[in-house]
Amino acid sequence: MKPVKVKAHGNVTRQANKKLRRERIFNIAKGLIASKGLDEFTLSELAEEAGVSTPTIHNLFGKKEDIADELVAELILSLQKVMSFKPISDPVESASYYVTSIVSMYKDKENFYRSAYMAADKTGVFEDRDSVDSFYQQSIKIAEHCVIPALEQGFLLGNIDKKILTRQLYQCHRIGRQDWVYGYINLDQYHDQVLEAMLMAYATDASPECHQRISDKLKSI
Amino acid sequence: MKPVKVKAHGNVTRQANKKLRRERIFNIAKGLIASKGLDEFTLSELAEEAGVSTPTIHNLFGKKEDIADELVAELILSLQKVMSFKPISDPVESASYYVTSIVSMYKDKENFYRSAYMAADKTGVFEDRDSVDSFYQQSIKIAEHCVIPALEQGFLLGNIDKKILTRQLYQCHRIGRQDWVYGYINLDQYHDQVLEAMLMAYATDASPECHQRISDKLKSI
DNA sequence: AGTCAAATTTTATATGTAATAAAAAATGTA
DNA sequence: TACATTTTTTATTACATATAAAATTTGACT
Repeated sequence: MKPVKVKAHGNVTRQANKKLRRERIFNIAKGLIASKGLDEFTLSELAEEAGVSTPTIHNLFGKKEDIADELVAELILSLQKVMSFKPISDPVESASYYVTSIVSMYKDKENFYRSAYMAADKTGVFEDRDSVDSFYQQSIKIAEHCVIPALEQGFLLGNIDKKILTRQLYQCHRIGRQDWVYGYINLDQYHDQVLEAMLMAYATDASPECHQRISDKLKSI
Repeated sequence: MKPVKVKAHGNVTRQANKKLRRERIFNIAKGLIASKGLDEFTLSELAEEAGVSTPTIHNLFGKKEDIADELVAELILSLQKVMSFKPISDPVESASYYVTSIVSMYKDKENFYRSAYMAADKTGVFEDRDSVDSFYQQSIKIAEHCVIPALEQGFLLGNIDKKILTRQLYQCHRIGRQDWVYGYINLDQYHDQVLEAMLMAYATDASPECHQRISDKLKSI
């Protein structure tokens, strides 16, 4: 006869404590990855920093790759917020608002975002263009939501293909993000670089009035 | 009494043969790195593919990092060619010529360029903005050589700061290159993407006549 | 063609990281 | 305080990088 599976006694409290321990170690991991990069980051160092043994790390997080995957999952979840930004038709306002929002979001949890983007880079989720509903396609759609009202309101002329403009707006973010994630620029520089690039993209097809305002804005950066 | 150091008998032939062996293995390494990435690439696999033992690899190339460093050195050397392109004042011609030249150069030795850029990425030589005579500064200078004659000939109006335009032209290449190096796009797509982005950057400050031609060119891509 | 000194490759070994299994310790409820 | 379960640790395996010392190969010279 098989023994009856008895429910754990203090399982609720145990799970809660486990979650706390896990979170504490996860934060240390984020810091380590952000400062050293994903490759240099070792589980043994994480264990040491956290004051536990290496197998404990495995017990809590699984493989090293699993840590990366968890970062990416958390990142994608967190980016849903940005995805729901309301579109602003004026390019100068739109670009400023967009960049400022993202920068303040990143500033809040720099270690998390930097480590998570590194992890995402490694898996390539963000660059996979083809699969429907990929992050790339979603991002393009958001950029499109910025371009369409600008066209309707006459800030953009429509001489440049909407698709091209849209793609270009997205690329601005990618390159700036990379520079920040890998430590070549800080968040303030990121802000200026991305804003500059976005305004440049808009300027390509801007009405004379709008082009002038973009030009002024660029000088003020 | 110390023994007199005797010169190797067949040292000249030996060195020549060594160079050949080394080159053969180096080419295998380039292929492996290009297809699997620098991290997945292992010295043991390289040894196996080359039909030698792992220590032989160490003997010929040193540490794994040394292989990466050698790739970067060879890359920088090879890029001196591009650095000496003669400037063309017309933006559409200039961008087309520039992109086409680079693509044909890459096509010639895809494995080499892809693996070398991966190695360069890891060291960060290309993103280091500050040091004088860095690759970044050099690239900016080249982009500047494209912008200045375009301004002088009236293709560009001068409403957008030269520095900004220059930086933007450089960024176009970086992002496209990344996408190609890491296998998200092929060289033909790279060609179109970079050309598109360069034309967009020029369009920002283009004269009406030039803007029209850029717009036409963009439609033809 | 055979010899031999130097160069080159290999066998053997060390170190460090990732990962898993089994044993030991800690936990929280009753 | 007892004890069933969870959690951590000790012990171990596997694999990659790297080095030292031994064995082999090489090629000019006699």
